[in-house]
Amino acid sequence: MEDILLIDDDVELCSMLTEYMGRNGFRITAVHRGDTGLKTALEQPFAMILLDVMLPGLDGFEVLRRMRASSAVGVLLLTARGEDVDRIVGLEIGADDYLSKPFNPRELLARVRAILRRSAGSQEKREQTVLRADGLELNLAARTVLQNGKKIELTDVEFGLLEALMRSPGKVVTREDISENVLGRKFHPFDRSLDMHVSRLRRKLSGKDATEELVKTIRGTGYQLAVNSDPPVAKD
Amino acid sequence: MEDILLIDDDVELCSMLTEYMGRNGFRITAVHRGDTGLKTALEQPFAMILLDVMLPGLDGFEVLRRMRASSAVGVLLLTARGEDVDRIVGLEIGADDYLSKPFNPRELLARVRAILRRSAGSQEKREQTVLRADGLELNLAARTVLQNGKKIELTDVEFGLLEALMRSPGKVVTREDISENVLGRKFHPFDRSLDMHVSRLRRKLSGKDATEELVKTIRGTGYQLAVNSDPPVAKD
DNA sequence: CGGGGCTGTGACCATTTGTTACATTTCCGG
DNA sequence: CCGGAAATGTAACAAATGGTCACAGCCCCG
Repeated sequence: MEDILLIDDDVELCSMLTEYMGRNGFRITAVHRGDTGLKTALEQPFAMILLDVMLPGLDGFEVLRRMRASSAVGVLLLTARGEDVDRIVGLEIGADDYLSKPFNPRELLARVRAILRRSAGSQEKREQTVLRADGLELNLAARTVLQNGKKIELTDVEFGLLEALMRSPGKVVTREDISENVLGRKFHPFDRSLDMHVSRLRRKLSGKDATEELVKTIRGTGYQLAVNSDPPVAKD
Repeated sequence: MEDILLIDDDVELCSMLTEYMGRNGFRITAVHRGDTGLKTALEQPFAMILLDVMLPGLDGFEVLRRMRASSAVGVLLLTARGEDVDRIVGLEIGADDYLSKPFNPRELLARVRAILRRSAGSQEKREQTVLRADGLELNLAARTVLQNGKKIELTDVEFGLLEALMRSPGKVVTREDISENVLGRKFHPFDRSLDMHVSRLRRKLSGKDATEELVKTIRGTGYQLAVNSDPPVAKD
């Protein structure tokens, strides 16, 4: 049984989640203020923390930021609907994932499990749940992709390909690596399927103005995600 | 011992922090203007950067924004007291954390360590991504080349060739080295393809006034990027 | 069984890269 | 100075590589 700290001022929601998560093997400790939440988090150990952004006492960002000064515990941020900025800032200061309210409890459960699975090893070296680069945001737990805040539908291979590229943004990934990690087979020089997947991925990513190719070809070697700059400022 | 760049116009504060951080295992390089700070940050690698928002020359946001165009180094923003807007804007454009002045040095230390800890986890990245020499700017992460601010289209081999030359500007790079690093094969004395690539690269670089050849031939040895300008920056 | 989406293959084309041939430059010994 | 050999520059062509279209096989779901 794992302990989870829930910091949210919505008492209804808290009791609902306590009940639901309880039935699924988690013990919830609920706190309704930012300041007391931070205190609780620092005083006793939790497997992870669910943190609302809008909070009395101290807002969620502050709580997360102060917590991060001394702890690497997994944090899932609960944001108000459509708060793109919140999401970005949250991830920037070290949240592992986020979920927009209102959400489906089943989805929360899945995300929580994903984060715990990823942090299962050592706390220090836990893997990222969300990869961000350029205007792209790739959520490994939810297996979703956002480009400038807009959702993009990718097939499994395309997702894996993009993941491989985003794991080392701005660096060349060889065809061999991609073939082995994404397609699960040795690369054969006459295999054109990789090219096809890249082609399809590019088409889905280019949606907007085709100013500059995001996925660059390094002839004779492989591909590279071009990291241009400018973190996405998605608004809407 | 980790190197940290401090960009702040408050000389008092700088010397205080240099001393304090020094005692805690960090070497501080202090710069007091936004523009020179940006330049320094782009020229030499730092483990992270402490950046004041109110700065002469170029304000902190602008420095951060331009820095992010070519580097993923950790940045902690120092903001005036109670500037909520600053903090959000800063995080949005890619700061890793912020601290309101006046602050407790101990708190700064804790935050610096937290950022370093976080960036240590996510691979070794954070290395130099932009090479500059003469009027050339070669961005390895974006895989783009600018000559005097104007974009130039290079093929992959040309790009690699230019990269090899720019990695040691003003020094001779042997044909052997180029062949192995760029073409990925041992150099054979009758292989003329290198000459061809140099020829093509020169044509693309000479665009305007062919006053002086940028890529010089060192007969019997190799090639060399002529260095005419861009002396290392004096820090202030 | 039929439809739809995903993946892989072959064909065709554009671009990049390598090769060959010849021009030009540099070096060096008469 | 001169001639010639060696090294380099470059035009023209050939080969390799990758992008993409069209289609075929597959799998899942009804």
